[in-house]
Amino acid sequence: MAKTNPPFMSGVPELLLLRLLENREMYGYELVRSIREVTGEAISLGEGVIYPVLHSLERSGSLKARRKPVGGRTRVYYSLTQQGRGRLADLQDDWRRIQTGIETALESPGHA
Amino acid sequence: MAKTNPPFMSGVPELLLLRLLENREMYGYELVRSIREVTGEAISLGEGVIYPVLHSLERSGSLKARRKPVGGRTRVYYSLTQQGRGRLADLQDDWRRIQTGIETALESPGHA
DNA sequence: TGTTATACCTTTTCATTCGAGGTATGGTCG
DNA sequence: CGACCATACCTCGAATGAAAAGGTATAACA
Repeated sequence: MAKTNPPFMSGVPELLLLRLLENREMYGYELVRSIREVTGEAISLGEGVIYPVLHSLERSGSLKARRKPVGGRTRVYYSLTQQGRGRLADLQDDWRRIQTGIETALESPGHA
Repeated sequence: MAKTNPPFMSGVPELLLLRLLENREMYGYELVRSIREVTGEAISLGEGVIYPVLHSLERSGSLKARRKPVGGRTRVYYSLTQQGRGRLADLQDDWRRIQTGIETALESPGHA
């Protein structure tokens, strides 16, 4: 189970990763921290979520990875491919659609 | 998974059902149609989604059901319990939190 | 009479999130 | 020096739950 972020999280890790990588290449551990920041602490995703999603996005061609040694340690930097940009655009559209639909429903009449 | 409504749908069926039943009691088949309407056609949920969720919400005490014969047919009307109202409030809070977080992320700098 | 709309339901599939765990290095502090 | 924490990568297993497809039966309509 998991009572941390709960519902409404499907597709969200993928969307946020792609969005962050739209600006510049970043590495996994960094992305984990960034997600907390850019969402205003509203969303926190563990490494157990991030790494598998990164790997799957790389496999599907949305991201490309590049290993880069930094001070004895090795970081894996990810960047968006052209396909990744398309995927991001699609996900953003999906998100807007769902978001608008729900907003409409929540705000609709009968509201006491 | 399933490529119809795809991402961003987790928790959404439950939220919409509770929201609709906040106004008045309704039956399953009616709810299926209503969801399309109140979301401005943005979200469409089949009976295979709706019925199981209704049953689970009843089991967990958020809804109560009442069988009502209508012109030879029998409809099962659902209405919100007090607990269901609490659950709806919680889900709405969750939704606002996630929604705001994502909006913040999508709108943040580096937007070309 | 047959087809469509209403109305309920279940079973199976399968993607995905999450927590928990695991490895290894670098830096800091007493 | 030894302990400890932060960094940095990773995998596995469990649980969740949305969706499709299929199933029954009655009413209405042409």
